[in-house]
Amino acid sequence: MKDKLQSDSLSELANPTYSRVREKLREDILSGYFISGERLKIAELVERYKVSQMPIREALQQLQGEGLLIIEPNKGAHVRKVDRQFLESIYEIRQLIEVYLTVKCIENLKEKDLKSLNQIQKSYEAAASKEDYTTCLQLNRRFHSTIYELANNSEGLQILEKHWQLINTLRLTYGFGSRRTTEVIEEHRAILDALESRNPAAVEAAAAIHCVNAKADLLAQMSDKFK
Amino acid sequence: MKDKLQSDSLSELANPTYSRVREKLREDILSGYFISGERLKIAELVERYKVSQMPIREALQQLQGEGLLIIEPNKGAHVRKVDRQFLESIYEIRQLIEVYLTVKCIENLKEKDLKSLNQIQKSYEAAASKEDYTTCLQLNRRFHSTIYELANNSEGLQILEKHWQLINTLRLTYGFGSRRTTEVIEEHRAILDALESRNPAAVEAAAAIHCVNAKADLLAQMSDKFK
DNA sequence: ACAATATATATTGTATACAATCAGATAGCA
DNA sequence: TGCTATCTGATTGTATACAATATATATTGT
Repeated sequence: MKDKLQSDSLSELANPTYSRVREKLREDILSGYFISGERLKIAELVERYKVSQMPIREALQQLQGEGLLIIEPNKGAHVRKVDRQFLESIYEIRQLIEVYLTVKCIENLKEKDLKSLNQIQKSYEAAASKEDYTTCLQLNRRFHSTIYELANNSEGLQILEKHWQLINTLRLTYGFGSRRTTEVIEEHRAILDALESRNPAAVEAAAAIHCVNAKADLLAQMSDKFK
Repeated sequence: MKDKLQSDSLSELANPTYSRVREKLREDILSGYFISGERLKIAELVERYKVSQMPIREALQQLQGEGLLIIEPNKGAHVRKVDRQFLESIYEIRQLIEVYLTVKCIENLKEKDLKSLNQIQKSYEAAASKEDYTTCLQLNRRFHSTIYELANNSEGLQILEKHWQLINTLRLTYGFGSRRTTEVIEEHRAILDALESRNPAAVEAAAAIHCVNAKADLLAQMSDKFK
């Protein structure tokens, strides 16, 4: 399944060099090209990505902001360990915020919002039946973004966006479990139903289940990496 | 009270230029020198901070990672609105994570940890009675860091560190309410007692109260700014 | 007058040369 | 030997010149 997934391709387009380098570096870190904790030397990255040091330095600063590496001033950059513990810490925090925002969005939820969510869900099901997983990935993102933005919490939104960058890149490398797509449909349906009922406890439960299952599936896909 | 607070002075010491610029920029954004949403032009910042454009660009990337500004590739950087809604979103997320980590630390809490927390608490009370608020600020940080690290959740830790940078800078500008120091002593005491009892519900309540009160005090100090 | 296009200016982004800092090796000395 | 100090090479950080891009202004054609 993984071979069918295509990246958003920020890397190829006419973006600044530092953006393209950031995308490639993120992929190289998460795919395991750089080993956990490895020291990244500017000169080597200049060699690898065939650009000058300045865009590389800026990409490193951005990735530090994403938590994928640590820069010690005057010393150098080390890639963060991408191990099970790291991912679990991400998903624990993600679940806290995702559940919170999804429940909170009830306050601002209008009829038209429910309509567009249902629309996205329908498109998702269509794409899934065509096995168009690239579109599925995008629609999944739109489904959740729509909900998050209704919650009116910029800090939470920003953190979840950051996580999405990371998880998306991991999914491009490791793919999904074979049943995951249909599971996602059911879980999104459950969230939608709960939102329509406007019952906070039901929303909380549905959002939590979705997050727990997403984590379990990704970790299963990565199980060989962790051994 | 604010006049007595001193910054950690990363800005003055022999750190890279981009670190010093980052500190000053953060302060200038949070203190309101730059108005909300203002466009930051590199040339102007070069003029203001008397350094070349490269360290400024790196500082901007770092601050984007902290969520204090948004960089549009090939367009420019805009400072984020620092208004009541922004701070409320921060504190909402912060509370989620802080409570979660504090509860989770129970699992790993050893006798020696409780001892060092009590030690920090004692030092805090001593510093408070001498009205040494700079030391108080540092001890407050150590108190919470000690707890967070026991929770073993790197993502949560990182987000709280980021928040601390932000809140600390705001405190340096806007100070504390006159009773806040003694309130903090009581609230930390309550958290400590709850941790010693190893009762999750009690810990959750104590941590939540602490967070809510901190937010209320800061917003009160900043009330004139928001009006 | 208006739209589309070309031109000019301002601004961001990249490459390169050089300076500052750090880590390891070597030398000097008790 | 063990310790300190100094040098040396590797690496990070800074300044500056130049290129690419976006924005504002002017020009042209209808």
